[in-house]
Amino acid sequence: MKISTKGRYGLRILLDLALYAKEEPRLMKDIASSQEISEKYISRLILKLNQTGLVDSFRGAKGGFMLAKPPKEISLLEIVEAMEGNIALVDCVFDKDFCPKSENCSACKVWASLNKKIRKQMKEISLKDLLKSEKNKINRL
Amino acid sequence: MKISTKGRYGLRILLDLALYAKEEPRLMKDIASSQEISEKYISRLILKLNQTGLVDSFRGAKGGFMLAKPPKEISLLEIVEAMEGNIALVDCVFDKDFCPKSENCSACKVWASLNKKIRKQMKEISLKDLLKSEKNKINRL
DNA sequence: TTTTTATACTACCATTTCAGTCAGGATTGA
DNA sequence: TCAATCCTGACTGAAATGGTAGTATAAAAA
Repeated sequence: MKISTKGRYGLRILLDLALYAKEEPRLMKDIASSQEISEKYISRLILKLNQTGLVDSFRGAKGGFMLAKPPKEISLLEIVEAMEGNIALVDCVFDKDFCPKSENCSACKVWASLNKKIRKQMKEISLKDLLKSEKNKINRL
Repeated sequence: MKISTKGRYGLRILLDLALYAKEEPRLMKDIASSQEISEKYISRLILKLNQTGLVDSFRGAKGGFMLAKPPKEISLLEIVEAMEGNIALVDCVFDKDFCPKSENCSACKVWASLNKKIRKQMKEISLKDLLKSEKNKINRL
């Protein structure tokens, strides 16, 4: 029951973009050095964010990345699911064929209900909430 | 972000005990055949449940396992943490030294807050809630 | 006290998942 | 053109996960 580094890094990448890619696209290498993640690995991670429509990418000179929508419209749920796929505490939550008795299984029902609650809470947290806390940090300096 | 089979099987073992070990201890092999888990593997899993005080074990003839406390006092959180260790979505939640800047990291704060909410919800679900749904199942037959 | 019935525990193995790298390809602006 | 920049599939080493084998230990029954 862990968030993988993919999920964690995904969040940090988006936070970085929210802070530094307001006027023009931000370079991969700038994200990489600022977040202390290798450029190679960032390129893999940001690909997913691009494919799921959370960031826009621009190639060639003056290229880079920007958020595809405003921070308040990007939820923690979207971010983690972009990076790790659907959140499914147990496989029978999304794949009904996974266990034959799932229709009638008390355990499955509990997991499904918990899964739903977790997703709901992750949906209620947006990138903007993190930005607030970043700004407080800067003000304190 | 998955519940491992350890966690899932742990729940099923406890549910099995709640249903069938009311008067006298239930044998490992009976749990195994009823839950369709190998006896060997069950023995590993139930060991943890015993060590964390969720079940009592009795050796020798007439031995077996029983719940160590009533179902309503056993939460999903206890079960999963018994089987998988503390729930920590990210390592810095429990290990403050894990990331040097954790004191001042917006991302860490978000994960910690989410972690807290998830644990709270898991604490609010008890084995008794599952039993209700099991009984409904039996009544419907 | 011996035998039988059970659980307790440690070491080990196979498979899958995860984190991260490499090398080169594709696209765009100047 | 060509330099800047992102795109992508194949690959690798390490760690976690799922599961098995075998022996030790305890309790009850004979």
